[in-house]
Amino acid sequence: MKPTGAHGKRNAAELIIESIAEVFAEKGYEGARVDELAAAAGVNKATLYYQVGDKEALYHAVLEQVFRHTADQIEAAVATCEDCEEQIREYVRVFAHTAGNLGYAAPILLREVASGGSNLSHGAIDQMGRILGALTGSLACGTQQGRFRPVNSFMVHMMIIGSLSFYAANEPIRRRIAEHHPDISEPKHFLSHEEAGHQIADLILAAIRAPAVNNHKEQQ
Amino acid sequence: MKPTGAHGKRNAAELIIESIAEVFAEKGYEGARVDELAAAAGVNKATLYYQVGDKEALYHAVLEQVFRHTADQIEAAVATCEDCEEQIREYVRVFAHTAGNLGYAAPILLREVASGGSNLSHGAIDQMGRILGALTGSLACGTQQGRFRPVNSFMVHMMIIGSLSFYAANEPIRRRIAEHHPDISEPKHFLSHEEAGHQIADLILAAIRAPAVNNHKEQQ
Amino acid sequence: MKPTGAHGKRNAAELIIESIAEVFAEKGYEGARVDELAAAAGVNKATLYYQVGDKEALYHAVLEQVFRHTADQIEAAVATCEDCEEQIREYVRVFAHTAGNLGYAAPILLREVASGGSNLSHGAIDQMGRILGALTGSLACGTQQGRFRPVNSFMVHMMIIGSLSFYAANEPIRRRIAEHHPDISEPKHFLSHEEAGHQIADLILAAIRAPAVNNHKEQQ
Amino acid sequence: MKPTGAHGKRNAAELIIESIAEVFAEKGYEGARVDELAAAAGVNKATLYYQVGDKEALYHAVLEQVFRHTADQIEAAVATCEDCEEQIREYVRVFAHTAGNLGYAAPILLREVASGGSNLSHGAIDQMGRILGALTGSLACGTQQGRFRPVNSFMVHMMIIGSLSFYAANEPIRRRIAEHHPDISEPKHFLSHEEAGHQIADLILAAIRAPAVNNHKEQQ
DNA sequence: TATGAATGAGTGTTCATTCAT
DNA sequence: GATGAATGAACACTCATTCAT
Repeated sequence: MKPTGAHGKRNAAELIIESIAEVFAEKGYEGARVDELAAAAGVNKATLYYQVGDKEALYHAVLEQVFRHTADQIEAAVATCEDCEEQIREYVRVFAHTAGNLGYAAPILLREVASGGSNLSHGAIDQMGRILGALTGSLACGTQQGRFRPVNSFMVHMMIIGSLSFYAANEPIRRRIAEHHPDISEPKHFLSHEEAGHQIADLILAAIRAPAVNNHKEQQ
Repeated sequence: MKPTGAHGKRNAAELIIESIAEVFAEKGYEGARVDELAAAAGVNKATLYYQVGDKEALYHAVLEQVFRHTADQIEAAVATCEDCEEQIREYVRVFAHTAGNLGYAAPILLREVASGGSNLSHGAIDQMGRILGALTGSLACGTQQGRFRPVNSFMVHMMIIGSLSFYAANEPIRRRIAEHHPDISEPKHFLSHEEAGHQIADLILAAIRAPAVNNHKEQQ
Repeated sequence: MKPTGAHGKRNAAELIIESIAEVFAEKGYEGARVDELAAAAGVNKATLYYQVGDKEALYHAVLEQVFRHTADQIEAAVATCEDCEEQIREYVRVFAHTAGNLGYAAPILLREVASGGSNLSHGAIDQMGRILGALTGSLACGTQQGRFRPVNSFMVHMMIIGSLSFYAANEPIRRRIAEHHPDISEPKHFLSHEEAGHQIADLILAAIRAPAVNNHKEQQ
Repeated sequence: MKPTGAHGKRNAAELIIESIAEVFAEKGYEGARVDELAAAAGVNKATLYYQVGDKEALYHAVLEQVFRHTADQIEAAVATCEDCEEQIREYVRVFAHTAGNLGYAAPILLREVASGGSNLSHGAIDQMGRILGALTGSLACGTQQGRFRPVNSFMVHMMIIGSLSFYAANEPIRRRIAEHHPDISEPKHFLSHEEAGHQIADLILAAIRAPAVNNHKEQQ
């Protein structure tokens, strides 16, 4: 294991990966130019090849770093609480925070999904599995405790990361819609990432909470 | 008279737009090659320029057509029922169903969101506004009737189209996760688009329905 | 011989040639676009092919028409006077008038010279020969009469058509030089084509006139 | 250390400009192919873009270099003599001589004049101004000394560079005319550039010299 | 006779990649 | 370890030409 602690010394390659993530997020793999990546990293283009590898290697490294970071954060946060409902709130909170504040996580995820994950390395897939696993665990726990309806965990996962990624990434579009359709747009549609995460958590929990007493009929 | 296929008369430009949508969906704007587009349309590359315009014009035309089609379908479906809960089911159903279209609509939408809508023409923005407007209407109606909690309609919109787009687009990723993490993956995670839409509708309605009787109002 | 009298009926092909000459003059053969030519002629692009032929045929036709017109004018004008000095004045006058007022004659000639006459058909060469021949005749006559020094007629020809073509074609450049170098530029540098021709004729005649009486030593 | 040829150090860009001038001279801006330019420079096409810029930048660079070189030569030569008549002989001699350069300078100049100077950068215009300025100075000096008639300097300039450029550039055409019109063509029409310059200088001086004694002033 | 539509062959330009230094 | 320079392969786009109508 390399000594790359949370904020300790980082080698040249890691610094490069962090610097270029935003370019890939904004432009996508095909849209990003290696020249731009070099400029973003503040090094010569050839240095990227020397330190990391070709364009694909750079992208893979960014993907894995982004997903690993997110998975780390989520697992750590979920581990801090035992109540399954709290775990889900933490899950949503961390994902909203990452998607919103990391800035480049959401677009990268959206693009990868759009492309069918064609660029996802095994490593990146593993990280996505960890993220999904954390939620699956909490849901199973809550269902076992009778507090959640027996929902399709993958579907819930889709709702959480789908809505948060969309919300985080589409601020520019929201603004444009607001300009063109002021009738269906209100200021409250522009929430902080934290508040957005809070609302999504409320909606998700309302959706999956078992009914107070008698009837449970829905959802396979 | 030319044989103009099942759907009545279409001019050359329209036929081209329909043929190339899938290429843009799979590869994205930057990833698509004009040669591929021409091959997909079954015409010479120069014909694309003659009939529609440059690559950007082709992409804009695809975006507008996809969003217009989706908006048309949704508005028509929602108009068939008066019950607001039914309207939302229809909304979700159509959005999920347009998976024949969504086969390319979802990736296109995801990419546009990821890029901040940088390629969205006014026309396309208008269509997105129509889609959002249809949902906003149903939600407002339900809230007025006391059947829905006063939720943030934009957030609900995010949940619906975010989750459905993610689900529609990420089947390849799901398969790969299933391979690598059989523990958290189950066959029931692979649903038809119709069934997925049904489950999402259930979850959304559960999330927004007003509590049966003694209301403790949540959500700003 | 077709019935195409000076201003009588002209067939479609001739009308086209006249309409497109200016485009070739402004853009050159390579720079002109067949679309532009068609637009200038006010007909469909395919009509150019039907009526005249391909781009090269169009250009050849323009060249021959321009040179034939100039040669016709010069021969006619020179034939009106018998005095050799008057003939040269007429020669210069007509060439200045044509180059200046025909608008496209000078640029076309300059471009052809620059390209080494690579596009000159036999017909066009013949017309140039007629133009040169007219001058050669007048010079020989004047020399025989002892009124002109025995000059190199080709060189005199170069001076006449070179200076007049340059002057006619470079008005835009003169203006720009005048802007940037007002010190070496004066209003009198901008003369009408007629006045320019007059001055050139004076200079040419001063250059070739035999000295009044005694000394004749120069020029092989 | 690279072997940088006879003329001392030159950077890659300068070497490219020199190598490609002839191609632009022969084919013109529109007629030249970037592939040809690269081949003429002995480098890869992309290197042209890396070292200089696009086709237009290449052409501008050639124009400026050609005109600057000519202006340098002329100014230097004119500065070597004080007699105004000698200065004009030098002026003509250098302009004619730069036929090693003029081998491509003349066609380039002709094409620029034909196109109305549409490609002339400020820098190139400045060089043309220097060339014109040198002549204007000599003419003014001679007029002041009473040795030259008060002629229009711009017109004289037109005669010199017009006739020399025409003569230098139209050798191929002369040959073709000679083939088709042997009657008006003689071997003496084919002179070396030096001899041609000499004859033009004689003609020009004869044209502008003040009459020996009793002056009847012409020319505005 | 005239033309809208279509296209093969190019045309200028960009790009990811390599390599000598 | 780092980089300026160079490049083959591809790229979006254009053009002169043709042809069915």
